[in-house]
Amino acid sequence: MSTKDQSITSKTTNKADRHQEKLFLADVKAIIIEAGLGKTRSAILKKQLIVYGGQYHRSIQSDTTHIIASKNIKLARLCTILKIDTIPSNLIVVDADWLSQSLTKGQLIDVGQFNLVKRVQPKTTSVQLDKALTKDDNAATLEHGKKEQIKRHSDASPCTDNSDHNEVPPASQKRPLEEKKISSPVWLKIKRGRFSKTNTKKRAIDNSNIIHQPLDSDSDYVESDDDNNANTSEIEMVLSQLPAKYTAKPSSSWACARPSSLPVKNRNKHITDILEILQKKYENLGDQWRVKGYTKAISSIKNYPREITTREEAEAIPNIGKRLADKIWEIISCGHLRKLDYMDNDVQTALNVFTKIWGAGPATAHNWIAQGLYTLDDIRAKAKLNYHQSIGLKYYDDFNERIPRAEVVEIEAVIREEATAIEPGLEVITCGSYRREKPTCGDVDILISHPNGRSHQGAYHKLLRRLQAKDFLTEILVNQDVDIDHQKLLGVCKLPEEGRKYRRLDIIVVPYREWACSLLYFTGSGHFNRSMRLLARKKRMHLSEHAISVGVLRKVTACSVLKYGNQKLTRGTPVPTKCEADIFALLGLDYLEPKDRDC
DNA sequence: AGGCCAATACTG
DNA sequence: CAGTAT
DNA sequence: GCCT
Repeated sequence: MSTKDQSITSKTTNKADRHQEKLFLADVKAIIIEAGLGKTRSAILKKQLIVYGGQYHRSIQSDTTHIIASKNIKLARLCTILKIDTIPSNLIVVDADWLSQSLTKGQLIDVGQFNLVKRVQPKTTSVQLDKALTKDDNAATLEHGKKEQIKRHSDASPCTDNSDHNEVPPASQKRPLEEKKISSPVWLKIKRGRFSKTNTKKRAIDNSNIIHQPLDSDSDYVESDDDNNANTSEIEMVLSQLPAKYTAKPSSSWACARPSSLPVKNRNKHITDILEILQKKYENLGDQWRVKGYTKAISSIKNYPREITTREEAEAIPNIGKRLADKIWEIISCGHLRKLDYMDNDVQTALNVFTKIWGAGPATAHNWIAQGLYTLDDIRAKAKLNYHQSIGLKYYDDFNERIPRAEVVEIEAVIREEATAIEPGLEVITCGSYRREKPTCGDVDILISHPNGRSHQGAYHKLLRRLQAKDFLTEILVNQDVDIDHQKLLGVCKLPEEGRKYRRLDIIVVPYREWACSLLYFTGSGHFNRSMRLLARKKRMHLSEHAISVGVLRKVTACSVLKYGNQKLTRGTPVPTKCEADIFALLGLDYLEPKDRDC
């Protein structure tokens, strides 16, 4: 087989694996019967089905593979709903639990025991569907002991005769690996405790499956082999004081709980291009929340594995609601969005240009346009600029150009050299997208501290003076000197050689006790940080660039009794952290490498 | 209907 | 204070 | 914008 089709071919690199696991429902093209499942559940299943690469069909199509239904539904009812007399022999009617459990597990599980229509002979019109489940023990299997598991495994399900040919469409017989994984009992690997920081995705997934198990009796968890270090004992001590509900492992619906996925080829560029124009418009309007909505939607579409062809398909994608689905449908069917015609393109263009000036946002840009300014030359000639904006304009082209990693390395080297000359033990680390291993960066974020907890003091000002003295630091936009322990520079630097570009440089000095939280924060991504802070809040903790605290109480907002508002009542107790892994552990998350935080 | 991260500093 | 930025 |  050709090697180019990686999405199907089983590759063995970590990333390819992850990618593949993500789309483990790729061979499932299913109808979901709402009756008996309820609106909510069927909606969830539908969304999840699509998220993991499956296709949702509203009615039976030539390539439909599964009918997913409640185990209690009667065959007659099913046929009525589907407007057919018999179930076509190429279709598998399967209990919705099959999908649910596959989703929990992150991989396709054996369809056997969930098969609702045994295909002894094709037209068993009278078969009582639920009969298939008389065995009782189906849904509970995960909770039961291993012997039960093994037994079930060997004695196979009632319909073993045809189970292999009806479990997944012949289209792709090539997934022996799921079978493999299934047959090797998961619980053998369970042993390790909930804080084992597994590095391989595979183990992470296994763990996530296991987490439902009552973790009472497993007190014998082994102290995981060092890996990311962590003063595990201290962190666990803190955790042990917390109510169980706050120590549970967050689901993968949290962006901070799963590694950022490989970039997938965007098969819906015709859609995202237009949505991005709209998003830009709202950005220029300063409508941050709508922009956020678009961001999530566009990201979902870009990660969607197929070309979107129907409105329903679009609406089933997470973060796409009715209104975006309508827009998408218009794009699909007309190849065009009328709304765009109503936009004043000259204004939009000018706004886009102006807001790329560092220090100018939507409000400023609108002001300028109101004054009849439309081009950068207009701005240069007539606009009134504050200091930030004048620098932003002066280096407009340079600032809007990405910085190659190699150059970031050079810039970092300059700073490290000067810092080390001031105080040998200073730690100098470049965060931001550089640390997340992006090929290019928008700016350079450098974090500085000293392990002894005090020698960072005073270094900042000396460092600035030295960098200025060698004409490396050319402009200072913001010089934030909070206290003896905290300084921040937003500035501009340029390497000495002729022809080098001016680059945005941030330098942050923090006390070492804040090292972990600072590192986490300045590494980002922004979305990752938001997700993690929100999670912290849900767990009654509080995460900032300074510290993570437990036992934070917030005021309950008027209308949502169960949700926490953002007004703090008590500040909580900061937990000492020595590395990023400590923070992940406190939040019940598997550790993620910086490159996996790129969401 | 209201949340969607948090906290702070600078400019004018 | 509003606006911008990190 | 979307989601709860």
